[in-house]
Amino acid sequence: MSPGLRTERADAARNRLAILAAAERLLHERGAEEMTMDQLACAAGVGKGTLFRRFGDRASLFHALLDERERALQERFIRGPAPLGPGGSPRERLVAYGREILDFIEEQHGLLLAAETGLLGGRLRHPVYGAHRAHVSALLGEAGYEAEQADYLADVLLAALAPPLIVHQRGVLGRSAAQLAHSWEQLVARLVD
Amino acid sequence: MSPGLRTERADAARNRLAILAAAERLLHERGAEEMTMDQLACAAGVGKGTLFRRFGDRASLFHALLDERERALQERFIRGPAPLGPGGSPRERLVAYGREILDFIEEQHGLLLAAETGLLGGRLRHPVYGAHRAHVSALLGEAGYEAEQADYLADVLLAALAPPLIVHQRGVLGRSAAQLAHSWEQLVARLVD
DNA sequence: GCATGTAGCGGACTGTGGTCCGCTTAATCG
DNA sequence: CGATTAAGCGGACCACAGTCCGCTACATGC
Repeated sequence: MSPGLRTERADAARNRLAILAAAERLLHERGAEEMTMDQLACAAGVGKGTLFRRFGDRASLFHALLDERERALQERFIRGPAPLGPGGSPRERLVAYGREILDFIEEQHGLLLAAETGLLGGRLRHPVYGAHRAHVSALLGEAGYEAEQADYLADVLLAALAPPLIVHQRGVLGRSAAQLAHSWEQLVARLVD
Repeated sequence: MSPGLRTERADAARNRLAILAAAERLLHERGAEEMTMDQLACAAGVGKGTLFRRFGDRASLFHALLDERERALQERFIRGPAPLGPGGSPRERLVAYGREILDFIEEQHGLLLAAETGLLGGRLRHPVYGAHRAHVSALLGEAGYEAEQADYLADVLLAALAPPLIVHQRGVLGRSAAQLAHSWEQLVARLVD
C-alpha cells in the first residue's frame, strides 16, 4: 500500500501486513469489541511486543485500519466532485459533508467506536480531526463567519456528527438515517445563509 | 446525606461514607487519573469487593461523587431564579444554561472527565443526560421548534457543551472561558429567534 | 440474650492493555 | 563473504479494573 520510508526492514513490513490482515479477519469474524490484542498477536503469528511497537496502542490500531477509507473520504470532500467537493455553495457542501459522514459512520461504526477509546479527548487531538475541522471551518468562513466563530462552530458541527452520538441516536433513540440527514440539513440551513 | 432505603445495614452505610470520604481525599491529593481502585479500597479500609458492590464500576463512583453538585445544578435550572430558571425567554434561559454548564465544567473538569470513561456512549445513556436533554429540548420547543427537531438540536447543543470538548477548547486550543461563553451566546442567538 | 437467615464483606483471582529487555536477524560495509 | 551494529522481535512481566465465593456480622424473631 504505502511505500513507507525506504529504511523499513523486510521482516517489519511482513509483520505489519500480517497484523493488519489478521485484524481485518478477526474483526470480520468477531466484532471489534471482542478482539483482544493477545488473540490478534497470536492470529498474526507475532509477539505482543511487535504489535504494540508498530501501532502504539489499541485505538491507534483501529485508526490504522480506518486510515485508507478515511483518506479516501477526505479526498472526496477536498478535491472530489460537487456538491461535496469544490463547486457548490458552502451550504450545499456542508449538507453534503454531513450526509457523507453519516454514511461513513453507518458503514464503519464498529471500527469508529473502537478507535474512540483513548482516555484524553478521544479523536479531538488526532490529526484527522484537525483536517475535518479545517474543512468545515473554511466553509463557514466562506459563508461569512469571522474566523474565531467559524472555528467554534466547526467544533460544534463535528460534535453533532461524532460517531458515539450518531450511533446512540440511531440505536437507542431509534432515529433513522434519513431522519438524521434531514435534521442535519435543517441545522445547516439555520446556521448558513 | 440521603436517608436511603430503611433497610440499609449499618456497616454498609459506614463503608459507603468511608469510601466517599476517602475518594474525596485522594482526589484532592492526587488527581482523579492517578487514583486506582486498589488505593481507594485500601485508604477507605474496605475490601475491593465492597467498593465494586456499592458503586458498580469506576465511572459510577465518580458519578456518585458528582451527584450532589449535579443535583444542585439541575435544581437551579429547573426551579431556580431567572434567567436560568423559569421566567425568562427560552433564548435567555439557554444562554444562561450554557454559561452555567461552562462554569460547572470549569470547576469539576477532573471528575467530569474521569466519569466519562464508560465504553459505550459515555454519558449519553446516563439518566443525568436525559434530564439535561429534556430541559434543553423543552426550551427549544417553547422557542417554536417541532418536537423531533427540538430533540435533535438538544443533542447538538449538549454535544457543544460536552466536557471533553470544552476541556479541549480551553486547554489545547487556548480559548478563554469568556470566549467560549460568547461563542455559545452567538450560537444560541442563531438558533433561537 | 440466643438462634437463624442473609446482606454484605474482603481479598485472592482473572482477563486485558501495555511495558521491558535480552535475543535474533536484517541491512551495511569492507 | 564474514564482521558489525542496531532495528526489530517476542513473550515474560506488570498494573489495573472488575469478578467470585467462602466467611462475617448485622438485623430479626423468639
